[in-house]
Amino acid sequence: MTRCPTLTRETDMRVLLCSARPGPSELAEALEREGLVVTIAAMAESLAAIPLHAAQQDAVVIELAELRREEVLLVRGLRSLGLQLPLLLLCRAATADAEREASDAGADDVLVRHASASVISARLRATHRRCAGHPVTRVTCANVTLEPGRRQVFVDDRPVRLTAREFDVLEMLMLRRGAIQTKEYLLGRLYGDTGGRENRILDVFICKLRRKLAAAGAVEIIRTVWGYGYLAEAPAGTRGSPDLPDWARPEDSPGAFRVRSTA
DNA sequence: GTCTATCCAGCCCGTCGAGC
DNA sequence: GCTCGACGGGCTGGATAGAC
Repeated sequence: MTRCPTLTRETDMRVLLCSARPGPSELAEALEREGLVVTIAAMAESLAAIPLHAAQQDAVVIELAELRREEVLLVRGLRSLGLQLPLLLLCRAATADAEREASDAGADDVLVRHASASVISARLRATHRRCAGHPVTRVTCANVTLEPGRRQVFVDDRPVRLTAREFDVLEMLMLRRGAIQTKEYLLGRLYGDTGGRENRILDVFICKLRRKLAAAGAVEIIRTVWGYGYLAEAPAGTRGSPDLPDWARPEDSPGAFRVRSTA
């Protein structure tokens, strides 16, 4: 049974590396040595396939020989296909105009010339932080408070004892309060992939979480969204989080989307 | 009626401490 | 240092409830 690390350490960042050259590359190996989890996708595949590969990733890196109009159009195309992840272009040569156009088209960062793997990983993490929000020390939802750094959960300031997996699930939900987390996304973040794994294991953890939180006197904050997944939100009339205002919530993060009011 | 979520029971495995 | 047993956590199977 393989145990995958949880998502709470920044070094666990997952990166989809798209390169013209298929197969393992020196760059991929170097990035992995920097603590990134690298998935390689060949650019020869159709454009539409890239957002699909990116479903369980934290960022996308496109390795190019040269940044030209063609590549700018590629970036624009990826964004129009719904790719919302941080996107970094890595190229050996680019004009200032091409860099500006790429940024306008949706690239979050452009690295020219031979940047080292450590620089690339640092820029990736910085870009990811900008997109996902800087780490918070406390997240509150109704009367439930979660401290990611100390990996502790409190209900009305009383500590609640959770297992590692239970904490991971709750953390993922609370860090994106109000946004539905699909089961596939949650399982992907917990186990690295969802290949063949039963969704039921997630249900079990949700069930245990609900029971423990309820036993501790917590308000029901975990909601099931039929056919999609789960979300954490404070029921009407309860307090939300003073630490993370609505405008700062990472609603466009991968695997998450806001609940649309049907009223 | 069908599909999905929830929950219970139990098994497997890893960890830890006691005893030798 | 090694072995063994207790314990806890992770996971699965199956039954049931509930939403669509």
